[in-house]
Amino acid sequence: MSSTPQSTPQAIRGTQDIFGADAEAFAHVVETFERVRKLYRFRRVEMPVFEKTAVFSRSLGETTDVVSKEMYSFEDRGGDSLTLRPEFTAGIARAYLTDGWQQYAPLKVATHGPLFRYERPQKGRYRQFHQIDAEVIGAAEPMADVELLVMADQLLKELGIADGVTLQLNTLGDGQSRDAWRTALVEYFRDHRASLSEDSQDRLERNPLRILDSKDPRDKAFVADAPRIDDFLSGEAQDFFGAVTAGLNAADVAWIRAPSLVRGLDYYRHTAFEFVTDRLGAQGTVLGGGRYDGLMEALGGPATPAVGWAAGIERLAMLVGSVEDANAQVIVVLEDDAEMQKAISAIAYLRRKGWSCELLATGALRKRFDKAVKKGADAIISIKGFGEMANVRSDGPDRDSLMNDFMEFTRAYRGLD
RNA sequence: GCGAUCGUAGCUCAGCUGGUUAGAGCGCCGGUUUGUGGUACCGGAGGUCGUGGGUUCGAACCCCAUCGAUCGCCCCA
Repeated sequence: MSSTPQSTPQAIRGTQDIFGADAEAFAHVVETFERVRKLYRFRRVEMPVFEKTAVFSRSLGETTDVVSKEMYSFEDRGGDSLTLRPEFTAGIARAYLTDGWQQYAPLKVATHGPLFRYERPQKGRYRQFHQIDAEVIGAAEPMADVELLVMADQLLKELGIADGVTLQLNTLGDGQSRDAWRTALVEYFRDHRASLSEDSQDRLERNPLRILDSKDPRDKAFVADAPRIDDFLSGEAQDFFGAVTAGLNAADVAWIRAPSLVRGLDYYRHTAFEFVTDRLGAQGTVLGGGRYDGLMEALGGPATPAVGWAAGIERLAMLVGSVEDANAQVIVVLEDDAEMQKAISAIAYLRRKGWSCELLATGALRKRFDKAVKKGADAIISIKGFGEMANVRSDGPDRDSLMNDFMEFTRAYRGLD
């Protein structure tokens, strides 16, 4: 937009001002999440929006781009490096260690709020975005993975968006399995190095697992025949994954195996999953997570198994579609400005009785009723002058109880006169 | 960081191959009609055509730059 002479400061790139139907959809997602999370007995936590940079940099390892370029980091007045949280997990893990939450293990927690990543905005990606998040800390059993996945599945179903969405599931195995697989992948791709895309040749050094979900057709040809994790899984890892899939089947949650689904960070073990849609352009992941048994040690704590997921509220809201603002139950129209006090008294009374209520008292007298009709309301009460009290028009099912309440009001109002 | 597309009233947009005082719908404000009513009509306010430069007798329209938006690549915790 323009910068006028008296230029208004612009919003920060990648932030959003959410309003109207979008804001209603956003709230709907959060409300649904809150309801479902209670069904699964996850406890609510509220976390700081910023932490010492080390909380994130140590949990992420030295993943070059992510830490150096994609975090909102700054120095506070004391010279400490702080970072706006780019994810929930690291902060929750930190709190688990610093706040003695180990006494509650296994701990099931859920939260939601804003996160910050310094990225170029595009569809479904913002610099300040919002997620819902669920974590189970201190549970090594596959049952924990299953419970999280069943909860995610129920959430998507209750949001009414499960149709276009599929659960892609993979295992990264335990530490040894993962390392062996990784080594095999590097060897395999190194043999085809010259045929890979430039990006993937680069990835071969930095983050070889990522070659598996490259979008470049040159890479895809080789991905199909790449070594599969299944050939490297230990017996225990196989059993673990088997228990997860058996649990999903028992809970009647549909899933498909996605052998190329990976996590870039080293602390991920075993289960990795994403709920994916093809309805959001390039940003198809709607909810994702996995088991991060290695994270707590990276933060200096005792080895602690944990698993969790997070989902972008904006993306979920886009799938939900527009949720229009609900109509007022009652609109009170003032058709004689001399009766302003009566109108104010009326809406105050009705609101205390629990009616959602709006007052129309500005603009041309004759157009106020029409405006009320246009706005839409279950009932319209016009306040008139000349001793006439009011006129109520309602077709709604609540007509009788509204009439009762309004009659009570008029009696009380006359009593005050 | 890279690429593509786009940028005209509060909102959605029109403006033909550059040609005189830049338009519509919605919204807002006021009036007429109706007169217990989701009607119709009239009028008004509101734009240095994102910004800066250039080409031209003349630019919203062409060129360059810049800012912003959208979508994609990289990255994706």
